[in-house]
Amino acid sequence: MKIPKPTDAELEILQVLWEYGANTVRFVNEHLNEKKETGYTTTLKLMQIMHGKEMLSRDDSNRTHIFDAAVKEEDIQKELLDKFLDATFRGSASKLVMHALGNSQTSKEELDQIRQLLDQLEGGK
Amino acid sequence: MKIPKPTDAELEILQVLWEYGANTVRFVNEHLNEKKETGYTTTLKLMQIMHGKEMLSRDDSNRTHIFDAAVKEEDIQKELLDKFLDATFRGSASKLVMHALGNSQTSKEELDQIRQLLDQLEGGK
DNA sequence: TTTGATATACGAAACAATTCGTAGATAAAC
DNA sequence: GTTTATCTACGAATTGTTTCGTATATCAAA
Repeated sequence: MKIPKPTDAELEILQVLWEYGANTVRFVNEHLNEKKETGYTTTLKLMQIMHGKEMLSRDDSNRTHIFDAAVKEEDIQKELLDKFLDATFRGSASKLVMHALGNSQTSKEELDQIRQLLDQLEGGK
Repeated sequence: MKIPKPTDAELEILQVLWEYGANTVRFVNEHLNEKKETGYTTTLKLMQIMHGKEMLSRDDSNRTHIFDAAVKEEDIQKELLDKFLDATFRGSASKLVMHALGNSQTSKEELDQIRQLLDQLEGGK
């Protein structure tokens, strides 16, 4: 199966569906509007395009269609991360990781999780 | 000072200058061509635009101009990372970190560096 | 000093992503 | 049953990015 690469606007829509599950255009549009004014038909058009690309599934058995993400969050994240890592950090994962941890406030629990992963990775070296 | 956000093509040019230092359009173009065929004037135009945006400095005391990055690699990386983190991982740095480390092969030295950073971060909690 | 290679400048084409207006269908409210 | 609100469909405008063709200048080699 081939994974389509979402554009920025498409990704925003996916985020809403990943977070809240299958929903209407109106619901998605209203969520997007919390961050940035967007016309209803703009969101509609985008979701139609995404459906065309098989990025979204659509239940059109009722007048008001229900859309859902047809791609896995993790798959898309992995795909975008690969590209970003390469373009921005020339492939150096450790640099990216250091920046990411340096900038943001990450909880102790999350840091411990990362530490566990390090143990696991380093175990195999 | 305001940091301009480079586009994809602009970032590729910055990467060359960050890696090799101040250089000519031809040099940059030839490096870009290793990855992807690009016309000379395309690269030239882009670098002129970037100069206009004050993303690159230019020494035009000779016929062949010498360009250099006028923005710090770290600053741009931080800026792009923030945006990417938000757009793709809804701000969860730990998720991004786990993905990044999971996907790529990172050396033992790098992993140790990350571990040190963790110690440091966790020390303050 | 003519020819050829190589430089900059820059308008405009080509391409891609996003936004919006409008038409037409359906449902709900009156 | 007529009006009003809400839905989808979709063409087209807008905006942003990238690519390229062409004009013109400069330098070096013949």
